[in-house]
Amino acid sequence: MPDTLRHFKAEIFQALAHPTRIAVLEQLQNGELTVTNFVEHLGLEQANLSQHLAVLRARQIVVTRKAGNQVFYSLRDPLMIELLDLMRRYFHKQVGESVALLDEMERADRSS
Amino acid sequence: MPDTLRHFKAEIFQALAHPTRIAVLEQLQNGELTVTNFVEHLGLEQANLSQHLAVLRARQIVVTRKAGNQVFYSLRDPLMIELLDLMRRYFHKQVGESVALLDEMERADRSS
DNA sequence: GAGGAATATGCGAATCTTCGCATATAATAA
DNA sequence: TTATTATATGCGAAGATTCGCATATTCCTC
Repeated sequence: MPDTLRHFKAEIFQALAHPTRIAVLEQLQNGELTVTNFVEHLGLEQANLSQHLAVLRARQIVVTRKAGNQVFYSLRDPLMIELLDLMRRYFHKQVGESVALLDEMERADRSS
Repeated sequence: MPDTLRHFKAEIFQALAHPTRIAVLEQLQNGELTVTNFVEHLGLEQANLSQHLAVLRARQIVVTRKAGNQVFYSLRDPLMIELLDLMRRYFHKQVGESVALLDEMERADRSS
């Protein structure tokens, strides 16, 4: 695969690589929201949120719809939901494995 | 969701957010490889590759097996393959949509 | 049009990432 | 033991990201 393509993919992953932006995307799974909604739910500075939204916009992960005073954000592609879902599964599996490992170590420790 | 969990997910995405590391993971989909293999396939400095591999190791995305002189790398979890695959699909869809949009703009342009 | 609400942008400081280069470690071969 | 091959690590410079704070911009209401 040419490096340009990998570069594109890396940029998407990069856009997802921040807790705040993950929170934003998770909120968006249930439908569109305004910036104020995000601020209320996440308890962050409005300007900071706007900066994170700008990152997601630049990569076209979210799209906006302007209604009067407000801007509604939504996910551009439902595949993004699948991606987040897969990451959730990955996360749970990893945590599960770590716990199992700790259990095992403890058992070994007790029996020594 | 607590922020700690999002932080963990963000770290995984972060680890994927570099063309070289994506290339490494794509190579690993077919089985384990040594550092020298990567260097040959990707044409990069060995030290640089080792640094990228260290990032993937730190997040436990890859695991290693030492055999004499060499170190074999492999993916820890097959879910990672699914994740990359989903990103491939996402990528193709985005590119497709962009091309469609350009076509449309061109058509509109001609007819004006 | 003046004031207020919702959102975006500019800037500088602090922090993180990436690279190249030099060097360390570890296993093997001679 | 010395040399060689395979891999990892340390360091510093260049660049990117993130945050808080100040300030724009845009739309609405009076």
